[in-house]
Amino acid sequence: MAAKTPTMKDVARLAGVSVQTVSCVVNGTGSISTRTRQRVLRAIDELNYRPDPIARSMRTRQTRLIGLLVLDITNPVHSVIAEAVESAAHANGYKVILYNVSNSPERERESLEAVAEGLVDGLVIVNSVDRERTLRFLAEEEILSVLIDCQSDFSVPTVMVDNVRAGYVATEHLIRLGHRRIAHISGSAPMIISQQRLEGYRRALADHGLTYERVVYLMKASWDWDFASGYRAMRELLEGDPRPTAVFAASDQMAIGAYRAIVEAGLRIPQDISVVGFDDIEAAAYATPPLTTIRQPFTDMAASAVATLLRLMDGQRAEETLHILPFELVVRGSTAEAPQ
Amino acid sequence: MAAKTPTMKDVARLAGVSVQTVSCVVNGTGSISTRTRQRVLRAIDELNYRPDPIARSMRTRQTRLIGLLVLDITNPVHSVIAEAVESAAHANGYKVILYNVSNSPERERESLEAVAEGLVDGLVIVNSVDRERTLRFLAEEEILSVLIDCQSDFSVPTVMVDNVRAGYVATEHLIRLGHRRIAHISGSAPMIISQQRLEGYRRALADHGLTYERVVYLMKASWDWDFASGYRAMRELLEGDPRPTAVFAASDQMAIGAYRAIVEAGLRIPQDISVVGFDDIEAAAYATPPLTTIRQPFTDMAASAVATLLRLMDGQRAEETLHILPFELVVRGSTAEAPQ
DNA sequence: ACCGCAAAAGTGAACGTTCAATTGAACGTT
DNA sequence: AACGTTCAATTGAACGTTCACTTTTGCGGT
Repeated sequence: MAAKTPTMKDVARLAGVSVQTVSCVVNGTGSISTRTRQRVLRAIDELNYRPDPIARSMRTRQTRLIGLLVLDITNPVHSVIAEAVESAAHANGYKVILYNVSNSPERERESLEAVAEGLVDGLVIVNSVDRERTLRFLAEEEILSVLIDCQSDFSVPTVMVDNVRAGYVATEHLIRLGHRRIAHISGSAPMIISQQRLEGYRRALADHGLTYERVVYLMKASWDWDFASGYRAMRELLEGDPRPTAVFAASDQMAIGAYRAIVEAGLRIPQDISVVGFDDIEAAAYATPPLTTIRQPFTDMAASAVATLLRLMDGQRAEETLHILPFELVVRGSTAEAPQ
Repeated sequence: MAAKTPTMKDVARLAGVSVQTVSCVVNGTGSISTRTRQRVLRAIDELNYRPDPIARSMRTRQTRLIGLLVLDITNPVHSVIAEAVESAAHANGYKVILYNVSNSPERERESLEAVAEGLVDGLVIVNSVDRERTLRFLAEEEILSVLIDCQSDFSVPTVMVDNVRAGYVATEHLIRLGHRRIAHISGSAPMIISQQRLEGYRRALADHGLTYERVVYLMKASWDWDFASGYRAMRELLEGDPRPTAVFAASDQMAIGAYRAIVEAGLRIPQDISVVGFDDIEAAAYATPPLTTIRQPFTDMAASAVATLLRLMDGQRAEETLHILPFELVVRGSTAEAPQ
């Protein structure tokens, strides 16, 4: 019984015109008399015809699909970016194929391999486990792509905030509150954004003549950036002597993980220890106390990335290869004057 | 210059065989002598040939793509499910197209419309803004699909936990701690899971002869389930007199939002008010205090959904249409004996 | 009347793959 | 030596569109 899905041929037959005419009506190309257009449209409606995207892609050699290669979709930062990418893509008639790397180099390789099959017209990459390899692969396979939070040496356009500056501002905020012993919980060590935020932290300390520098590096990629690693890092910091009066964490999730360690140690935020995060995820405002953090314009970043990618796919070379968007320090209740 | 991507024809020419032979080698079908297979493989390697997925789909009439229609990817529950769906799909050689509904009926309709174009072989739906319409559409367009957290009256397979029972267990946990005034922050009212969790709450009260019943319903879909709505709901509850000594929130996000309202009111958790959440998202364990909650087996749910969908796409009718997976009460520091 | 020209519609091929049918060769059996 | 069977490989068509051309129609100007 199951009525086979109708094709253009069926529509053409019913409307008494050629297949090509139907195609023109559907795509709004060529010139069609109003009379026949009506007939065709009625036929389309009657059969509930929908053009086959596969056949169309076959012919046009483009799929109107973009890939979204994301380090870890369960990370709130990434899921917010994913939402915005999907939204921007949708607004431009593109669909999104989700490649979730799950923090695994293996999965990243597989995903890139899958992308190289040519199913997608372009690729948005949100961070990367193995940056060098990824960039090499993109170049070799000539995959049109745009990076978010993962800078390129070559010609792949990148969207980021100025992470060095942001790290500087976050740290300086603590310094201005009188803190002299400020620690830093760094993100995954090989990642550019970790390095840049760390660099900003260091520069701020240096510019203000502070010599106390304590950094916890996180090495296991699969643990990085999340609650658990922030928790473990903070415990490590609390064992140090003298212990810091303030901490700048490279992500909000790690900051909130650090909260846990601080509270467990019987210390109070911000009376005993001030905490600054990074990202301003939704949970930051609802943490106890609300988290002071650096707000990244994730939606704008994603929109900008998609816009750039669309331009690239349109054949235009990117004019500017590095798009820097503004961040913002959001002061909440997790930071206060340094204790005496 | 840009070397056009090679096709089977190129491989065939180089290897000195027919196109069909190449096809057989690539797909491992038919019988090919080891000698020619070697030759073909070498040619494939030399040209860096990759089969064109579009052309393949054109012929086979299947895309090895599944759609993931998700209410709101920024919701941690949904992003965890998305991760698991993508992972399970990947493991079975499928790719995932992400349709993010963003809590909007409009977007849900558009996404379903897009799915109906026939790009995907099947669809996983994680909750729905307009359940009735969605189910009707699926039936009309004969879209193979599986639901998560969104029950069907008809024949669409569904994966869920027993939300009534879970709501009951969560409430009973509070009752056992001696609480007599227990409020409930409900999720989006039209959603099945909201209704079921509420039902469980009510039954537990009834079974234990408690008459204090206070429910905050959230109506605006775009606000539901998140921190902000939990916060607002809790403020409302705190204005009531007598105020509850315990709250069961229909999601962890709302529970954590409620935390904020409780702390702002100068009350302590759990000494003054106990809180139970639902879902056991990662943040629950790192909240201050750690949140007692109902753990849902999201990864299993997603895996089960994908497995069912694959079976469906394989032409097998679903044997069981409702898959109920086990939940678990996780007791943490947000619940304690009722104050005197 | 005739020509020219634009608008409207049609035709056949092509996109890269797989399917169904077929050929050719190799080999053992009677 | 003729025959059937299996294995190896080939051939031509088809999947549903769109593209590049061609044909037909209609219409105004000289």
